[in-house]
Amino acid sequence: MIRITKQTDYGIVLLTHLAAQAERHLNAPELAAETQLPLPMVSKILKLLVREGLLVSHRGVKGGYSLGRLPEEITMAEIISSLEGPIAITECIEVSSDCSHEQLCPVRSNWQRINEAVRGALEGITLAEMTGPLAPARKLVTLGGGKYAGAQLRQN
Amino acid sequence: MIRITKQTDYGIVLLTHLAAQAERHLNAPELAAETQLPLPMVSKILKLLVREGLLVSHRGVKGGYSLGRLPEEITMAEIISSLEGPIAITECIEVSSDCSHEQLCPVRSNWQRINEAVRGALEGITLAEMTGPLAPARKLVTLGGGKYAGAQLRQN
DNA sequence: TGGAATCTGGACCGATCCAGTCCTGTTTAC
DNA sequence: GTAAACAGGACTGGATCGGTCCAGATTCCA
Repeated sequence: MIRITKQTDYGIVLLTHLAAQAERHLNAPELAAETQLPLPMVSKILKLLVREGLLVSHRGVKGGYSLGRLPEEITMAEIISSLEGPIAITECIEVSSDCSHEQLCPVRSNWQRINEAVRGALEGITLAEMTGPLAPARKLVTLGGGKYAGAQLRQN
Repeated sequence: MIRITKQTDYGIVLLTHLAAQAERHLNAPELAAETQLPLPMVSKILKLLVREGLLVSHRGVKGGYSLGRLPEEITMAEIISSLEGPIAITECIEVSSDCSHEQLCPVRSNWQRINEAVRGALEGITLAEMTGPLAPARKLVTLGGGKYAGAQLRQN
């Protein structure tokens, strides 16, 4: 359903949580407790985010994590592509072009347009905006498992 | 990676193929041969598309499939949501709201914005456009498995 | 009227990927 | 030197996806 993984979902929650209180720097157990996500997952995701440069880690006894940049400078596109690779709807990814049917494939150039639109949408939203106050919003349907996952479009 | 399944990928190819020669109506073996996709998969996908109203089936000896509507009236959003459910990036789908942390989740309203942008992009492209001539386009990387999958953005 | 060709609907299976856990090692504060 | 915390893996169970197969219903045509 064109969806992100839970890992990314959680990652966004963690980043949002950190962005909302940028003065503190939190360690993994604290973040897990405050976001009510499982600690091992939180730990795993934080490591990934450090490796991608979105977070900075502080080792040692009073260690923890803080944002690598200002929330205004981090886009959703960046977060998502950090946690699950380049943003693209389809799977044409292997360079080996044994796609012997390219000439039959009238889809490519238009897919590119779609991919760009998606990417554009994600680049247009910063982490800072995600911490902003909620639209009062009607009661939103949510997934049991993915505690924090975003709102879903139900039309059609 | 925010991607569609191969089923949808194939489905788009099949629909595009049918749209490109709307005068004929093709049966499953013909479509499989002409698109070089495995027959059982083709058959399976065609059934789904009929059920969703995108295709019309003609049973019996000279049966086959043809488009249920004009290619100009079928959008990518429709095709994708037919084959894999509602278009949404995240998984908040269950109505059971045991998502006990809604108040901690500052993500929802913004996710909605993202979902809408994605959907908008997909609604803006019709099947008719997908049959149009290719931009001459540079050599595009493709996936071994997904013969037809679209172009991918490689930046970042 | 009967047989062949085709769609219909569903069950089924193996492979892959995801979510989540766990363990060992390294770094730092005190 | 010890404890607290991050780093970097390997590992596992389960869900989903890609793909196959089969029995039945429908229609054409001889």
